[in-house]
Amino acid sequence: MDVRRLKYFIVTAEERSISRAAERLHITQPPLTRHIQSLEEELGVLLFTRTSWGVELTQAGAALLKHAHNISAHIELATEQIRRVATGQAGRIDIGVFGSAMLSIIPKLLRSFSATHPDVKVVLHNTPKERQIGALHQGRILVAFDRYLPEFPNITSELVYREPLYVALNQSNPLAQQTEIKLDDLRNEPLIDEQDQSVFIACRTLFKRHSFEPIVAQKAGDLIAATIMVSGGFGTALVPESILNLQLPNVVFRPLATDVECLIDLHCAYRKDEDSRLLNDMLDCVRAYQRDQLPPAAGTPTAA
Amino acid sequence: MDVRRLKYFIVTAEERSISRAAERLHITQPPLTRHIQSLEEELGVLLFTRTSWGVELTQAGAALLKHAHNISAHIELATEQIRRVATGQAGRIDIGVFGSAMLSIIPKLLRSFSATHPDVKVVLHNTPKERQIGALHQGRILVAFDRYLPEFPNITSELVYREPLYVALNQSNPLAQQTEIKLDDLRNEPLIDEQDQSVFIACRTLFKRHSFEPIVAQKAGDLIAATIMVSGGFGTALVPESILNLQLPNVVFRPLATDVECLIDLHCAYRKDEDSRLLNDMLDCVRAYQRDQLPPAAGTPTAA
DNA sequence: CCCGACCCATGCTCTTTTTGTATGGGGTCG
DNA sequence: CGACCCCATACAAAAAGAGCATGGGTCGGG
Repeated sequence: MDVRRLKYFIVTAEERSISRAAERLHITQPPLTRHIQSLEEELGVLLFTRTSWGVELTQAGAALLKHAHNISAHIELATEQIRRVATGQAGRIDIGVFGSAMLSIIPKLLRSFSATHPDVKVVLHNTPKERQIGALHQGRILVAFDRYLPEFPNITSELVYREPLYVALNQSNPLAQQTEIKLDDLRNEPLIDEQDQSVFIACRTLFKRHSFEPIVAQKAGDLIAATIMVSGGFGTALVPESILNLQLPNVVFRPLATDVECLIDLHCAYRKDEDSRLLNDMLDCVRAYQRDQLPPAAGTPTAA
Repeated sequence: MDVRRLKYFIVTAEERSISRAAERLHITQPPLTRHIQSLEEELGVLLFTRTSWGVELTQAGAALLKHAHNISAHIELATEQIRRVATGQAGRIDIGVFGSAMLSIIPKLLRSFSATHPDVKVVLHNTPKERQIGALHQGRILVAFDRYLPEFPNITSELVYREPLYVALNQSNPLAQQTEIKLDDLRNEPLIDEQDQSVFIACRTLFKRHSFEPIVAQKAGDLIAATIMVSGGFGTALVPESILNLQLPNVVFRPLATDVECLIDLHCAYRKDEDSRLLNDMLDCVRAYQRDQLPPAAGTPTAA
């Protein structure tokens, strides 16, 4: 059954006349007559009784009319929704994040994205970095937020956010008495590294300049885990400012005082060949955030 | 949007391959490719991403797939119901009745009709005889049940039921003491006639034979109204047996003893040119009723 | 590294469907 | 009784659909 025929039928039923309906439909009367005939033939049912002044619905025709309105509305609703999905006004966006990145500006970013895309379901996937790259390639996620990102084929990334470093100390550590920590203070301090070494990579220039050789006491899966280990007394950790959102027992945070600026980055990564509307909208969000928030965030940290 | 295209799309989405889908659809691959293309063009939306091993749904395509199943099911449901309406298995039947005819076998008849047509809504219209004829002509009712029916153009009728006559007497009437009433007993009795004179017409042979001239004291709209007037003491009425179903205060019913059989008929009337399935089914019901009930009813009345 | 297998897209032709024009039969109204 | 309006049909032109042949691309195996 053709939906166009259904519409022809609806108009004919409304006009109670094939000629008038044809006029309204901007076709001539004979084709419409045959459309009605073939619809009747297809259903094996007489839809109209032909009178001298026009046509009149049979009971079966009246039954079809009821359904026809619903079906037609159903289809229009569907096409509308599909268009919305295609233009990124509705649907779903899958985002990869990992560990401390989540504590960073992601919540704010997603909130501003959701504000302009109320019908898009946002799905966060908390996955290690390497698997995010795979997921990006396979299209299981559209964009990934990570700190340090090496080069991958067909993947590009842009800087979202930079934040200063803090030292996470166990309360019992004598250094906790200081208001800020210098790199030299950490020379004999057992440090907790994490899997991706985002911090150490970010600090490599600083470390080199000071000939600083970190004493790695423990390895943690991510920076949140590292901070939990600090809480447990396993050592000290260098963490980005956003970790300060964590409230853990026996952990104090002190700014890392450095002679050269040392910031840790957050990037977002996506496939070069992906140009879906949803991705572009998300990147627009990120860039708007960069414009609005990056300069002050880099200069004067807002969190305490 | 053509529903055939929707089915093509569904199969393609299921097979994740245009070639395989084409095979399943018993067409070759190029036409299917173009169907998908024109569907995409019509919606202004990319439905599949083409890969080296086949095709994969986009988000918009997935959205369409969900709706497509519903729409397709909706249409099949509708066609099924329309066919049921057309074959008289569902829909609605409008029936005209008037006054005492309703008290007759109509309830039984409708019950047996409903038993075989559970999805047909039965609508009873209580309308005077003349308006029933108009309603029949206009198709507002499909069949009418009436007692005496003169000839009308394009209308035919058949006998449904015959029943004996009773005399409805007010309790205070001396004749109420008799177990049965003879026609001669009514010679000086004020009688209540009704609009259509169904009873007087049914009795005209009997009246003539006995040179009986009824004394018409009152006129009532129908036989039920006549019986109510008997209850009010306005006179005596000749009524068909089915009126005995009425329980009215101060009214007693006595059989009318006659030397020749005198029965009053119930007919059903319908348009000669109407041959809808519903009408024929209803007539089948009536005829089955005639076969089963008419002989005993005519010979030995069952009601007391 | 190339070759065959498989995928989708496209150009071309033939068939089927759909459309418009012209016309006819039947009913209604002045 | 003739003008008028309705629906149905015949016929030709236009459009859409289906199949065949073919091309570009990717993936695996020799």
